Amino acid sequence: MHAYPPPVLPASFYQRHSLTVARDLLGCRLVRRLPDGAVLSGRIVETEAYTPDDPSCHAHRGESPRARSMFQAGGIAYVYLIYGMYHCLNVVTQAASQGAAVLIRAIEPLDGVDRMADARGISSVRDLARGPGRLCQSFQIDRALDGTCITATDCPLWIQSGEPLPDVVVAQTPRIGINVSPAAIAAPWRLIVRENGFVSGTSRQNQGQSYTPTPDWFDRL
DNA sequence: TATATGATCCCCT
DNA sequence: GGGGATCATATAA
Repeated sequence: MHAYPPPVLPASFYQRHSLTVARDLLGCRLVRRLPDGAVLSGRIVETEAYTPDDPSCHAHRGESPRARSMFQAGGIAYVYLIYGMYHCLNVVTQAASQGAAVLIRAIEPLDGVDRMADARGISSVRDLARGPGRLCQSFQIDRALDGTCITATDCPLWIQSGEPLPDVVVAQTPRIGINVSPAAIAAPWRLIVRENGFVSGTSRQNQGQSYTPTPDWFDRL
């Protein structure tokens, strides 16, 4: 049982440690209003946490034109282009000037499935948003949304709270595509909903440990 | 200015 | 499970 309509996650939700935000975003609903008014949404099933002391974090080497949004206070979007062809959606976390974010890697499509399929040029619902590049293509997210507010329903993008997920449903694994330092490679900062078919990665990559919110997470890097 | 690389995806085998 | 597409960005010279 939860309040209806589900509350939009406020800035205070994002202005916490990236790992905590990444964990709590699972099960929440990502909502996108397109320029023509159409609404898309999906349940977040996969996230990754990035913090400034992590060498794989885009903010690690200080502020840059690409990652400047990460240095704003939590509660806005950070969108960047990767491999010259795909976009990735992050939510900025923690306090201003820190440089932290959570990458949203996959959602389970809910509203606007047909529009997502049109944008992707495919029909398989499972493949619409299984991976960060696919998600952005389905939701029509690009650099135009970088730095935009995500804490109100008059924003182009926002997130609504969902049914809280118990820890047993959440697994933690190493992040995908990280190749900088042994510590960054090993850090289990990718969070997924267990046995959810809309999570990206191979079955091997999804063999994670049970989620254990121990304090030593915060000192892994 | 020049070069290497990447928080990826898709198609091929 | 391996390689190509494709280019903004970072870093070096």
